Amino acid sequence: MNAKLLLLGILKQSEMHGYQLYDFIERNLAVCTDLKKASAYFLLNKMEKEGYIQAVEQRVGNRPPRKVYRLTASGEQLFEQLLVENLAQYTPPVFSDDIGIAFLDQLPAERALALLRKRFQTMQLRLRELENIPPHPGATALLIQHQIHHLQSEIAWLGKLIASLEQGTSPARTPRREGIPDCESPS
Amino acid sequence: MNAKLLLLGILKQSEMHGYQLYDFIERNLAVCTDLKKASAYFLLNKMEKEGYIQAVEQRVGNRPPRKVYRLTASGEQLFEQLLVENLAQYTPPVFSDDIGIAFLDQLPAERALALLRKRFQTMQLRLRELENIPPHPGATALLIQHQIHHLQSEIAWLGKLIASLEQGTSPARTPRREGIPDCESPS
DNA sequence: TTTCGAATAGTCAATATTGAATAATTATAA
DNA sequence: TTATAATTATTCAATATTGACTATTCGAAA
Repeated sequence: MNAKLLLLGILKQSEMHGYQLYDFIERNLAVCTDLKKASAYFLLNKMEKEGYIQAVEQRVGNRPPRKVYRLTASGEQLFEQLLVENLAQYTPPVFSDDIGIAFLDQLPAERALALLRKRFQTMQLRLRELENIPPHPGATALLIQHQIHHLQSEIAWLGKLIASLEQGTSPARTPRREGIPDCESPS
Repeated sequence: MNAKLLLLGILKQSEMHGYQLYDFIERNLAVCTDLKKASAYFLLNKMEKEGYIQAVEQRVGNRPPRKVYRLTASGEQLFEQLLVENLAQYTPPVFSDDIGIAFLDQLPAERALALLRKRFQTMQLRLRELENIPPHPGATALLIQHQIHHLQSEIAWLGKLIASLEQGTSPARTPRREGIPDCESPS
């Protein structure tokens, strides 16, 4: 649903056609969505059928006609509803990179450490990239700041993990050995 | 691909049938994946076709037969490859909750603040929940700690945002007014 | 003025994901 | 004992997602 909120929110500020929307998201809002082009088109079609947006055909030169979308009244309503829901809620992220962490003990300690140090470097690199993004206007700056804040926190966490692995000791509060919990034998 | 890593990693530790796998993930590894039941079955079938795992039919009582999966040699190989890739890499998260933040200025300031305070409370609640999870064995504890670390960082960030909105001033380093960047008029 | 790469604009077949249904077995409480 | 709820186990139709392709126009270098 958040993708709908995104599209509606942008269209509310200014009407656009599909490619423009996609391009705008790519350039300014990539940090909060991974909507692909085809998905954007799919959702626009769907929301048009559902009556939240309406399209006007526009011809420029002798290019093929483009559909320029704008919000309808019920689209405005949906936008507000989705915005209110979004703001009040917290969605716990899924750290899929942690899947590897769960199987850390399947690799020789030195190998695992080397790989984690590489991850650490990748993160530092990205942090520098984010810090070097020229100041975006409006709320985008806020979103980038959020990414930076998060990344710093993640770097700190991974740093501690690496340090504790280097000590050969378990990381704080982790009892016993590494590895995922023992699996009960099949019933 | 991370879902494959997850399934292979668990199967490497002990052979299981589909439901067992799914149940195990739900109970212990929900913080690093959101794999649904049907997706788990789909992937198991696929990996069987691809030769990474092989199934043995098992009958218990007169229940319908179950397929118990185990890694093949090429499955072990794929597991290691995916693990190495995973550990060395960092995948920037997509904060879809930030979509709402980008449209904060579409709501009266007081309304927006009230909603963000609600989000803040939700996060505190979840933090307490995480802190009260009884100590899991093995690496799961580490993953939960990671969630806690992250959540604390997110709470701090949102706290600052709320404070700066309460001041009526722009949050640090955010220039000019709120809102997503101006959209160039269509070409 | 031709050509070649980039930008614009969109489509579609293939793939992936999931909510909901099915169905058997076992536990539980009435 | 006998409903009924919970657990075990899987399937499938409907939806959603995306990589790869098509096609036009524009800019600029040769």
